[in-house]
Amino acid sequence: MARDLPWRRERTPYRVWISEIMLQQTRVGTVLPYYTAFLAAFPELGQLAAAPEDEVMARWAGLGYYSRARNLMACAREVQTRYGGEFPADPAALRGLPGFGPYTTAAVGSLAFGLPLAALDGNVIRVLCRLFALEDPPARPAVRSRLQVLADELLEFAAPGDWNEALMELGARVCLPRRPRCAECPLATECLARAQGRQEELPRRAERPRVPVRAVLVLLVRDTAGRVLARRRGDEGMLRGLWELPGAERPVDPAGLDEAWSALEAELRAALVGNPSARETGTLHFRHVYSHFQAQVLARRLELPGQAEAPAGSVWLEAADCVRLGFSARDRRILDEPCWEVT
DNA sequence: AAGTCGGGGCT
DNA sequence: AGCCCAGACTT
Repeated sequence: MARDLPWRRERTPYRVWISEIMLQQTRVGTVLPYYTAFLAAFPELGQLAAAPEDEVMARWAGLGYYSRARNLMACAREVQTRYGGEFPADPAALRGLPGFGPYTTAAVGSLAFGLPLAALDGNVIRVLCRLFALEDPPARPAVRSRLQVLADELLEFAAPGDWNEALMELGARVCLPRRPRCAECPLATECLARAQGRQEELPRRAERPRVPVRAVLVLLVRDTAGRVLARRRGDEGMLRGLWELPGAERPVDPAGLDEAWSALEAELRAALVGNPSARETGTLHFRHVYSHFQAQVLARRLELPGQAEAPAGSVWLEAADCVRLGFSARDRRILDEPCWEVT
C-alpha cells in the first residue's frame, strides 16, 4: 500500500514539481512540513514567480541545497514568461528548465503529463542493481547509463507515472539499503541478488574520502532589549543569501580544536563586540555535517549592556525577525536552543 | 570524472 | 561516527 502523501493527492504539474525538487537528496519526512508551508505561501506558480527572493529563501531555510531554491525561482519565472505560466508537456522542453536534470524531467513528465520516461533515483537504482545483480558501483556514469536503459525497458508505458511511483515506493519501503524486506517483496522470486543471497551487498558503494574538519565559533549576542546581532551572507559561496549569526571558522586538525576555538573567539570578540563588559551567559557545542566537510561548532551566548551600535555589516534583529528570516540549520539550532550550558 | 552543494534520520 | 537519501550543476 502506497503512502498517502500531499503531493500525490493532486498531481498538478506545479505541485509535482515542487515536491520533486524538495525531495532531491532529502527524505520524505523532512520534506513534508516544508512542502505544506510552501504550498500555503505560494499556491500557484504565478505567485512563486512574482515572490521576492528573500521570502522564497526564508521558506526554504533549513532544507539545504539552496541552489534548488534559486533554480526554483528561475524556473518559475521562465515557465511564466516563456510558456505562459504552464509547464510544457515535452521532455526536451522540461529538461531545459533550471533544476530539471534526468531524474526530475522523468518524474514530473511521467507523474504530471503521463510521458513515458523512466525515473532513475536512488531507490530505483538500488532495486535494479539487486534485481539484475549488477556488480559495478552505480556511482559511475557508465553504469548509470546502463541502469537508465534497463529502467526504460521495464517502464510500463500504459501508466508511466504510476509505474515510477511504484518502483520508488518499493525501494523506499521494501528494498531498503540495509536489511531489505525480501519476504514482502513482489519481485523476490525474480531477484538475482536475492537468489545469490547477496541482497545486502548490492549495490556496491563507492568508498568516500574522509571529510575535513573545520573549527567554527558562533556568537549569539543579545542586547538589553533582547535584540540579536546578525548579518546577511553575501551573494557568493555556500548558503549565499541566507542570514547568519556572527561567526568565524578555520580548517583544523581535530586534535587542535580547543586552541582553534580560542583564537577564533579572540578575533571575533575584538572585531565584533569590542566591549569588555559583555557578559557570557552560556555555551553550546555540537557537530554539524555538511556535504563535503564537518564543522565542530562552539557557540557562546553573550549579553551586551545597553543598546550598542551594530558593527559594520551587521544589524540588530528583533526577536520576530529572527523567526521570520532565513537562517541556516546551524544557526537555527543555536537560536532555538533552550538549554545552554551555564558558564 | 570529480568536486560542490545541506541536512537529518537511522544504525 | 558512518551511511544514505525522490540529484543538479560546474569545472
